[in-house]
Amino acid sequence: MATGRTHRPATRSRGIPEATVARLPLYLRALTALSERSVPTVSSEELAAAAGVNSAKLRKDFSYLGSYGTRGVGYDVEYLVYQISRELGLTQDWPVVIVGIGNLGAALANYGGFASRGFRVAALIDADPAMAGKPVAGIPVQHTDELEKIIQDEGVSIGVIATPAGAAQQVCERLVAAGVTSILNFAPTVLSVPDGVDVRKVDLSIELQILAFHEQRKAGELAAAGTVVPAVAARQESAAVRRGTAVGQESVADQGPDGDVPAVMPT
Amino acid sequence: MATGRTHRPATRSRGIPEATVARLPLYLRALTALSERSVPTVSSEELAAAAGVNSAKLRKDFSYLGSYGTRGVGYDVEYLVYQISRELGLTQDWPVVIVGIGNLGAALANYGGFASRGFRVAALIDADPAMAGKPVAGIPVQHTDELEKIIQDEGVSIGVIATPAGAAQQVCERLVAAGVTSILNFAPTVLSVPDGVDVRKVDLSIELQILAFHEQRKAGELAAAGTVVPAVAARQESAAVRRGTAVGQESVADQGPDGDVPAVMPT
DNA sequence: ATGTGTGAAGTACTTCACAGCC
DNA sequence: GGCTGTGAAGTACTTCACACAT
Repeated sequence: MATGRTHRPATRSRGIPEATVARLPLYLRALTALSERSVPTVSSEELAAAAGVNSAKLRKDFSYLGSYGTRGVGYDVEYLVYQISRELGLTQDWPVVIVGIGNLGAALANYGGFASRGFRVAALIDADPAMAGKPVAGIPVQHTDELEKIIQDEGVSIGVIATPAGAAQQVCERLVAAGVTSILNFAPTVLSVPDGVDVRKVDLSIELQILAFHEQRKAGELAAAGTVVPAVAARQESAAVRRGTAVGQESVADQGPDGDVPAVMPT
Repeated sequence: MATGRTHRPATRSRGIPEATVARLPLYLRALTALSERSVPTVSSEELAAAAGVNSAKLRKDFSYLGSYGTRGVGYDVEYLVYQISRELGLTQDWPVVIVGIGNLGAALANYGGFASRGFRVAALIDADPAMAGKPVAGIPVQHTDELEKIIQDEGVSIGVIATPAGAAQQVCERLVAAGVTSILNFAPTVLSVPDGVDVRKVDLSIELQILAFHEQRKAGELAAAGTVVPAVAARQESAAVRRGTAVGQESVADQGPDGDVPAVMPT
């Protein structure tokens, strides 16, 4: 089943746009920070600023969840935190496995943001027998042979792949065969998965290349404008000038949420 | 519009859609793999499959760059590699600094994909004096005090922030003041930057939360269909409780580096 | 024949702007 | 008066489908 169109039966409330879903964690982080400061209510304007989006978008986003605000007043912080958490599925515990405990995998294991918000590192898995038993971030690394057993025993449905590119597809297939239905892929490879499995990728080199594209364009524009900037000169502030240009837009204006106690990342 | 005289030849990099720019690195990677296998030409269908997109989208994307294909034949691999590289600005060298050499920063420094493709780690910077001089990935770490000097001396325009969230905004401001105009942010914080500065973020916990959202939805659908998936069954039990309206106590606390998670929330 | 390049149609997302409730 | 919630308008992106070059 599920082949072809995933029509949504227009069942009213259950059609949250993907773009909205992607922003909910941002709002949640901003709200959590407010909550920690014991701020009771917040307006769409304030919250939007904290989350780095505009207020109309935020209100529209929230409208997909329901009417959780009060006109003339704003949103109750605690209540919203709860509603968004629930919507995101964070009121339950999600055991996660990390496969590939190299530099990156170890860094991820140590990343505190992991442990927070309902995610729990259930196991670290690596193909190197020499790694087996060694603790990383306090968790003993297990050999790939155990992969299927671990996933079943722990009821893992989310897997993180931090292996070299060459191993990623194979690891992915084993994860999926064992029951994982969501994958976060750090390997620079396109993974192919069966229908019903979600994959999200995090790719450093792609991000850098996108930045390089815009960087190059800026250099071109400056040159065309007769400005001489060896990338080291003073900053320019032609804020008003680039208003109507479609060029770089403020595309990259979105951002990670705001303050919230970090995790670890030593140093 | 008969002739292409008065009109924009489209063959210019005049406003390539952001979504297209974000896919160019993907195409480039697939093309590079083909190039290494000495494949001379490729069709939109084949290349699209390798990049994980559909062929119409790929052709549309390429049409923004110009007409680099041959009807009835396909695209010349080497030629396309060059054109895309040029478009992305990868034919020049981009010195990059990484600020925050903790687990993640070190992992990034060691990441090979960095060195390839025109990016060069010009310096590693950390606030911890004890780190100074220590080599990571063969590059000696320098103290934050040197930040401005390094950026100017090396002509750095791209900075990577891998510090704890609390330090990110400040580091960002120093980078920008020193001349950096593109930032890749790994810290879980919204950075605010002046106009003209691009920021892209990579946020593990946001990605996980998005996956959790879809995962929860799948669980709901399966339950509704009466289906039972083996690996999911174990977790299902605890998941079943979710519908309760226990507002008071959420597991969505904040980050506890580990150990104690404030039970009484939020704050 | 075959596969690109692209208008046109379709879909998704954003922003506007204002009615309605506090 | 202030601020939410939302139709309507606007913009960005995707997919279709086919003319046209080789």
